[in-house]
Amino acid sequence: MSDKREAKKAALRTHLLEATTQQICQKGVEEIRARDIAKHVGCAVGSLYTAFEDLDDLILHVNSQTLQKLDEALTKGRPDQASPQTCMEKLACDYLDFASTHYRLWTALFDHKWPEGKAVPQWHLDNQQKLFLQIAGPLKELLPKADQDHLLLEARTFFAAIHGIITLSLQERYAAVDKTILKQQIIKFTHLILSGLQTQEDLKP
Amino acid sequence: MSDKREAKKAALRTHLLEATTQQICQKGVEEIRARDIAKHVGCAVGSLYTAFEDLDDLILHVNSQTLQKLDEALTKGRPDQASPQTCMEKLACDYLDFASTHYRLWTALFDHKWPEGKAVPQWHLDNQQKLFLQIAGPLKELLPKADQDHLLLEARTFFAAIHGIITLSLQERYAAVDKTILKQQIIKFTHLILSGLQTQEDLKP
DNA sequence: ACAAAAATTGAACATTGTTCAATAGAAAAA
DNA sequence: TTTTTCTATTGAACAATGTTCAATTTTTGT
Repeated sequence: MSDKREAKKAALRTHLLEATTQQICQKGVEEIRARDIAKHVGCAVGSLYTAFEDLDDLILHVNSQTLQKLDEALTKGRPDQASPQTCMEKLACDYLDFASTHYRLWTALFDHKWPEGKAVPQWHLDNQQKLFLQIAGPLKELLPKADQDHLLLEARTFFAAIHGIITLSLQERYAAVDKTILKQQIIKFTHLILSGLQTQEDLKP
Repeated sequence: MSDKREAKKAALRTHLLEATTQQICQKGVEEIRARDIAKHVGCAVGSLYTAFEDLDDLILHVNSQTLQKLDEALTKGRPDQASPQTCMEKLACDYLDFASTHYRLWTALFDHKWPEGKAVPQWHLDNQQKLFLQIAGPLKELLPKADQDHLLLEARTFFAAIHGIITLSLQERYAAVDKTILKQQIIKFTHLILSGLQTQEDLKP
């Protein structure tokens, strides 16, 4: 039975992912060490390289899991039959909640630098794209005349702006902004963007 | 004469900073190596540690110079006797120009992670603060009723949003957004934020 | 039970940042 | 100028890292 082998390899991969996730949560992605992960899993360093291409590959897999968790969190929070404005506001707030609750996993998404030469695997790009699609959904109702490309562009811009604000606020090591104040800012800013988009839309022929 | 000594040390520091700047421009901040810098300067590795505390300190000095260059670029571009809206738009566009012209130096500002335990030196925090003050200037005219704290908060939010948009667009390794389109987006977004701010201001007592 | 195949191991290697005893150089004293 | 003292510079040595691969152990098929 070759099933046993596959099961073992799958278990190893799972344990490596779990240990890495746990270590990122505890110390941050910059502090991930191959020997450290191996020790936590109870295997030799070399085994890590039989389950994943290298450390970057392992971390990328953790990051992809994080993207999926984020996607689930946003999907779970999505209100039924709410106005697109309410949906967008909820998305922004849920993003903030996820970022502050899983801070180190979340920063790992952006702090981990993929080797410049290598192409990012398609399955990871797909996981990123899913995020923008979540935003493009309600946006489509607000901009019925926009085509899919333009919708995705606006979704990316919206995400980037909110992301920028959250990043700057959460990374402050000295004057950390209070989370309820930050949430109010995010909500205010979301409304601001949406009303701006709406105005532009109304002006169209 | 102890002047000769001081001059030599100052020259060494300058050369180290120049070499590091050049290497960051060429390969990015992640690729900075102590031995490599020393070889470019023509000194021993150890000398680097007599001029700067460590590699992080050296890179932080380069980053602070970059912040100063950015501040100069924004100051130089500042129009006389223009509306605050025009000023903000110009700031955002000049920021985009700086980021795309000095891409690797600019990303080093955010990619270089300062050791978690150590406090960031005050002179570097001051250089950061100067940026927000540049934005707070025109913002003060738009929000005459706001106090300095609130102005700085709004300035930070404005910066963070624009920064987020520029970061996401410039880092795209696959579908790089055309710069003129990006500039249009930035301008549109700036107007959007400003009109939103104005509306909120008008509603106040 | 045995042999072939595969998986696992961890010592070994190449590269890092950083240190520090030894050397070279500059300043002061004779 | 010569000698002595202090300082600056050097680069071999160290510890920590990611990664590899010959040797070993485990699993599979008969």
